[in-house]
Amino acid sequence: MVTASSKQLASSIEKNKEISINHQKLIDATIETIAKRGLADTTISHVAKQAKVSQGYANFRFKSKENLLLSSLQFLSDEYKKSWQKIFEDEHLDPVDRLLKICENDFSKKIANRNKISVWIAFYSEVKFRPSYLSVCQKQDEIYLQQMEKLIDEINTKANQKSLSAIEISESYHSMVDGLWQRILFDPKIYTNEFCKSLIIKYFKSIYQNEKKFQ
Amino acid sequence: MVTASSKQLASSIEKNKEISINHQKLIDATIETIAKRGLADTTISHVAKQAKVSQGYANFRFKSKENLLLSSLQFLSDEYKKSWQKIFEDEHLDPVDRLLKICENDFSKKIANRNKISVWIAFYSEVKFRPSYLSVCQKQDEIYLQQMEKLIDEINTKANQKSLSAIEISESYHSMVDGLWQRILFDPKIYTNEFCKSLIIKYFKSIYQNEKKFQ
DNA sequence: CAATATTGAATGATTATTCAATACAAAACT
DNA sequence: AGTTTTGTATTGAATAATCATTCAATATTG
Repeated sequence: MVTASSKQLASSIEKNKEISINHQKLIDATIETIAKRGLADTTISHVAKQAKVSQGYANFRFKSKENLLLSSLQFLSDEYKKSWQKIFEDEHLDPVDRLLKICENDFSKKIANRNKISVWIAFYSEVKFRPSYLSVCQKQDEIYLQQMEKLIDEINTKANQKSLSAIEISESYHSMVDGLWQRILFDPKIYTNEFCKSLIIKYFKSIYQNEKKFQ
Repeated sequence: MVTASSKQLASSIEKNKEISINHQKLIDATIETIAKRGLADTTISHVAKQAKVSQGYANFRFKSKENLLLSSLQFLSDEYKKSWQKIFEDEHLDPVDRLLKICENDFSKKIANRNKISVWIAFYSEVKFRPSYLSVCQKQDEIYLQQMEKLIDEINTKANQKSLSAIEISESYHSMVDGLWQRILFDPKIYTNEFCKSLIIKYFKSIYQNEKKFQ
């Protein structure tokens, strides 16, 4: 009896594993396809071919194309969130070091590469017309900004910086990052990840002139 | 003879006027349609209805949908360019005043409104896949950045500001503008044009701390 | 009466979605 | 152990909808 039940369990896990492999395979294929062909030219058929499953299956698995796209956006969003959440929560690190790590993350090859940026921008461009996209993006932004504000506030206090509020600095940072990501897509030869990061660091340097870590 | 010829001329102008009215009507309708429904959902049929001409005519007039879209992007791009070109060339104005006018223009209701921003972002998102879009956007950006750099360089010299180069400041400004435009689209209640402009001005204030015009 | 502008219905291509048919694997039964 | 049964996973061809493009027919203008 025990054996039978554990066998069943094992088989069930195995099955779920298989299922989630296909699930992730399709999401990866969606991201790759959007990056390669653009959202406008991303069809179920292209995604299915990329994922090496049949067209019918891709649709069946996610119920609809819309749902597959949304799941892919959610995946990207979660991946990004995990990467910065870890940094914000690292209490061992000095606030300035945390900020530097956030910058590093925002322009790391894993996050700020042309494939992922083109997917982000593709979704951004549709946000106004698909409330479901907006809610995924907005929810993430809000938390990021909140944590960023808290962090900047700490730095402001320590550095006795009063001319710019924490909100102002985090909003400026955030919009600069968005703008630079766009630029990486347009002209990656000029806008290398290193260049973008250094631009941002110089922004902080001009605000916190006495902080040596920004030198 | 003179009369005949001038009549002919008048008629030809009249005709061109008619033609260009339809031309512009379709471009306006394209921009409105993209703003209202998104690029993905912009069909010749929607644009034609908006412009109050037949579907066949819209296509005939612009040879293809692609061409209509490109012409609309070109129109937006030209309109924007004219607005900043005038300011950059205004030699009577003090460099700092010119910079302030550029900011004002970049966040004026005519330029930074939700309709136009959503059209810009729609095209941006396809830039990687349509070389023709890229060339329109890139050409404009290059000149803007070049002029901006020249202007900032003047201000740097006058203010004896040396820690940030003119290139660095103009790149930062430019990407911040792009990022803020995006934000106006996402959350117009928080990101009002005034708020965005003041954020930018504060950026300049932190760089040129002795310049009273940024207060 | 030309000549030109404009229409709108027809065409063909593309694409999301459906679903009957098939492959596959695990379980039940000799 | 081998065979059959059962249930699930996956396929791929058929369907129906949408859309850009074409073009013969019609309207408009000079």
